[in-house]
Amino acid sequence: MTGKRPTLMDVAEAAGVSRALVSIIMRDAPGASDATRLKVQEAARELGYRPDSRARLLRSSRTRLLGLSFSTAHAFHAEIVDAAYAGATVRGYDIALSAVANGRPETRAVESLLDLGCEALILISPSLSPEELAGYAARLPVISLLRDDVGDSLDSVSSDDHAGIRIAVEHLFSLGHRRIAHVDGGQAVSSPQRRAAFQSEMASRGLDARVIAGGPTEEDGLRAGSELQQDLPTAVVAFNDRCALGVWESFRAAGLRVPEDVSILGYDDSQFARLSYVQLSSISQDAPLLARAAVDRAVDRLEGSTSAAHLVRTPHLVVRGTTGEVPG
Amino acid sequence: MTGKRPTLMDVAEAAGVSRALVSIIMRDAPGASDATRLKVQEAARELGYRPDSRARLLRSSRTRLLGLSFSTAHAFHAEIVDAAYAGATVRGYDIALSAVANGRPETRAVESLLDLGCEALILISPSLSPEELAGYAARLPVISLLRDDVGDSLDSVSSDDHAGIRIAVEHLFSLGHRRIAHVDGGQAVSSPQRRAAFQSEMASRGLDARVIAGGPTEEDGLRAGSELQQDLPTAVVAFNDRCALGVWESFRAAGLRVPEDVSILGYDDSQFARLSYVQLSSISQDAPLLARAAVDRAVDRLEGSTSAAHLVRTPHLVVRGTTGEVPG
DNA sequence: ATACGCCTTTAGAACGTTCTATAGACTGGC
DNA sequence: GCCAGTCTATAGAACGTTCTAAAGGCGTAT
Repeated sequence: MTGKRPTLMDVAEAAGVSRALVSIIMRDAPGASDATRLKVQEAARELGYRPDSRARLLRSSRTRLLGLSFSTAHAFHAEIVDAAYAGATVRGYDIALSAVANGRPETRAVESLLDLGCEALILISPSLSPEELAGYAARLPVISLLRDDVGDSLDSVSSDDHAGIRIAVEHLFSLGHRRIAHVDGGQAVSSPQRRAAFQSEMASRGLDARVIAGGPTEEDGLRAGSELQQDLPTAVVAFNDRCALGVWESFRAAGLRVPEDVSILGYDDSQFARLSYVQLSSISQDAPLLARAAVDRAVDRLEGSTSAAHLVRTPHLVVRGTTGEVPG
Repeated sequence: MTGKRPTLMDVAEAAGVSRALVSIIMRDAPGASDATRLKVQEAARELGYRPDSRARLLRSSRTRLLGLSFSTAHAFHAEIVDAAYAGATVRGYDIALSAVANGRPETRAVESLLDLGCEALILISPSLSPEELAGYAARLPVISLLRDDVGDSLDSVSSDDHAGIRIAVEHLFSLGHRRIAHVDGGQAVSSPQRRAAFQSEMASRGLDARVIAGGPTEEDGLRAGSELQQDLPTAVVAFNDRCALGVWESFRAAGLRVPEDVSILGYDDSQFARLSYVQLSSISQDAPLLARAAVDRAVDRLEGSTSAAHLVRTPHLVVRGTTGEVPG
């Protein structure tokens, strides 16, 4: 089945030069005359030669491979993967993917990336402890994406959760809302930060900060929604879009209109939020842009910049149809 | 920063044995005593040794790596990735992922998997031509997942679209529906098959097969939904769940009740369909099970079984809340 | 002429594994 | 005691590339 591939040696013999020279030419490295360059390239094309990346990688420690771990459980990670590929291509790197899946913990995903010879790691919302992360960071540059409390030994590219919540509260406040509730993310990454930010922002306006236990999924939002109805606020800030959709659905089932009776604000500005019949107002972290920044950061670390840094971007508000003036 | 990783040699020195012996032990190959096995394993753990897959790969053609290409645009591919990981682990293989993303065509994804040294390829709904696929299949086992018209040189593991549509029509027919419409998948893979199956199944019952142009997304369903309302059928078979949700939303906006006024049946039994407040009746392809089968097929091909085969599974019906008796 | 420098080319040693062949140390049968 | 057989361990050659050091050719300054 698998007729063995031609090697450098084969090309060298065909062109009547040495192995090393072919290597130089295949890499477009300086040190060969234009005449032989042409001759060798012709021979390589003739034989259908493709360099063996395994051997190439083995010899030169450079693999030009960036490891990216994502989770199959979070749909918006796909957008990040997308953006990361684009960013890496621009900088001349390739991306190796590894998923955190059911029965496949993050450590496993990371080990797998390490095995493939990645030069740097980008982890989306890593759930590892700062110590574990530091352990990896001692071996190679590690970028934490969308989580910033990861210690000083690794880079992070994240979104300012406090600012995001502030923008959310400001928006609702300016629409006249005073009774605003927050459905938090439960155990999810970033949930404590957003919850604390909500409490602080509400307090600074002299308002009561009502927090309902929620979670990252529609089901969590649904549960929180029915709890909210026992004492309906005029506006809800949800942990994320999926949670917001759950809350909304719960309200809808009870005959409540959004935003006439109650406003709902999501977080993430995910694909769901943008659906024409959803039109959920949301806080956008601009994940693709963050992904790009993470890739850039990884490459910068590899190509010189020595110290870890924490890059924080400010999210912005996307007003759609689910937030409006306070009722009454 | 990057203290170079420990090598086989380092472990050998630490344990006071030869390189070759460590190699044997790391591979769990026969030829070492239990005592040294323990000693070496301890030393390896101590040093945090992990075999360098590049070197391993270079030397032995075996990489025990299965390449899986998926698309960031299809949320349910994540479920497949999940199941594939699980299946591969059981068979003692690892999975290398490569995404088809924006600006990253399938050929690129495949080349990347090849470069990583995968021994076999599993492609989810490949959009490559049978000729291109055959080209790859000449070099290594290639399994097409969820698409079966790929020629005889590669394996396929797919779901019987005709049977799925038949089951859908049967279900609605048995509920008394006669005016059934199909919203197709437009340019999406499998759309022609399902459309044709619908037409044939309706014809065999002497019914008029009304087909509306649709697509794979909610937006497509939404458009199709408003078109359907000009002459409302009693039931709709959508190309997939997302499309079905769009149709549903369109009906809901018009004040139509589901399933009292009109039944809706999805396809894929995706996560969306299972949401507690959605409860969409759907045809399940059991994608995770198919993924498992694809992995098994890939491994079988690698470990002996020589000829390509086309495995077709019959989907099944999952009745939830959106299909009911014909109105009136 | 000799020395120096540049450009092109090459031989040969890496890289970290696995594989083949073989050596040594036991066992047990005679 | 000696040979065959088995088990454990090792040395050294691969694998296909890149890298280092140096060789050879040739022109120019000394």
